Amino acid sequence: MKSTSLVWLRNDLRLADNPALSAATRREGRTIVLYIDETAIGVRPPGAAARWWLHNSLQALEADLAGLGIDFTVRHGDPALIIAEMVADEAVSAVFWNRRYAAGERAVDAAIKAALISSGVTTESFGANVLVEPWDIATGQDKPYSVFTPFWKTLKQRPIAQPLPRPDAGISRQANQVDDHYKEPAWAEKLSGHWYVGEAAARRTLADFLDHRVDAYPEGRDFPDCEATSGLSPHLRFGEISPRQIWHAASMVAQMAPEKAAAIDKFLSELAWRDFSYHQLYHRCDIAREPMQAKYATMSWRQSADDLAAWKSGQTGLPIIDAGMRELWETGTMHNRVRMLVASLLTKNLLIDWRLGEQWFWECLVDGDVASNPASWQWVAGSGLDAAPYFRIFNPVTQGGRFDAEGSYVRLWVPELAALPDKWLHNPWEAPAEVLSAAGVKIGETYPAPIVDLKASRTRALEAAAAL
DNA sequence: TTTTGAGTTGTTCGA
DNA sequence: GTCGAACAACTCAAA
Repeated sequence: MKSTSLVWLRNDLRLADNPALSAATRREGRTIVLYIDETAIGVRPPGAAARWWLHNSLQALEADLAGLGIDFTVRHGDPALIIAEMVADEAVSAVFWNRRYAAGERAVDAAIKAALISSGVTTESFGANVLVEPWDIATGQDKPYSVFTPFWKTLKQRPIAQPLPRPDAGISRQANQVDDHYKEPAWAEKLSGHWYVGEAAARRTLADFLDHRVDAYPEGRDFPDCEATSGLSPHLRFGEISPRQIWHAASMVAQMAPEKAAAIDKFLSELAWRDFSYHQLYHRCDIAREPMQAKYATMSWRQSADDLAAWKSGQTGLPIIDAGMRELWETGTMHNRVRMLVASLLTKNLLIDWRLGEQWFWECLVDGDVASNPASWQWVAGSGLDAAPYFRIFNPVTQGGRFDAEGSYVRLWVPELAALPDKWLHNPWEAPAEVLSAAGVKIGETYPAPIVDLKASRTRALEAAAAL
């Protein structure tokens, strides 16, 4: 029997720049690609919105692999058992994958690798999903960086590996098995109106961004009604595109068009934040559970199911907060600026544990990422690395005036306030009665009164942080 | 080993 | 309305 190579894909659902897939297709014999809907302990299952994305991404991948004549299988269960079974059934002689970085994930992978080696199966794992492997970058004292700027300066000096091309066609073709464990969530229809999923869409998004939008990125990225951000985050989340591909494509544009270089540098620094988060995930213990600054372990978070529910459902009475939370629910994403605002409101004004916000984002975001999501929540909450100083508490009214001055973002997502003039759009509870009635707004009826006093809660947050 | 400069994204207050 | 200072001190990273 000919030898068979098995590629286990996880968060690397692409053909190009996929070292595991390239390694398999270089070998003599058949290549099988496997995705496992994992039930392993220590591997965080995707949230509901991400699961929708995943399903569509797997379908796109299946079509792409079929074009190469490579068999693709999706299974559900314990990866150790499934891989052992496939190795036995398909006469697999080599197994390849690209690395992942959470402690639980590494434990699963290490155990599987050990079992494969002991049964004489070749295995190899590759770096493919970060720019620089976490163990390949350290401070002069050989410690992991905990401040972003020196991390970024060092990263920039590094040669980033050139992306690999798509592999050549395989040699066999069988009927692929689709993902039949997937159940369409109720919100699938609305999510599907907002996104194109898959490797081809990821490449188009990158090209469009670099061609048309990156110039406006440094200025425009803070304005939630501007389409100035790249839109790449869910593609990166599932590895439909690799950070190295982005790095080199962007660097090429910077070389050809020097006037774009500064904007591209800013964009790539944001990509480096993703690596910074992955390096935290690798070096620190469970960043979705444990505060990275130990003193935050003693923080006395408020318990309020009502406040949490109002925040989740976009009914806080604070327009830009509600706009963001409703955008999240409708589209599976939220503009970065607004993510900071809603996270600051939850963790500072409402003094609710960042983990609860992190979990809600994980459930609702199509780009909910095992590294970026917890690292960023900790950053806002103050317990993260290079975190916001405790006195940095966003005021949703001030921020609304600054970044949504004409109100188009709030009017889109909070239509019950659409008729209010700009002046009162971000603080309707302070508007004169005649302005409210002219706009058809009744605070407490058509739109909630604010669930928290911004000034008093700011003081409370400052005191709670100072007490640490 | 010690020193030094610096650190993603803010708000408020008072002059 | 505009502007600078205060909000704290700490830790990091490199010289």
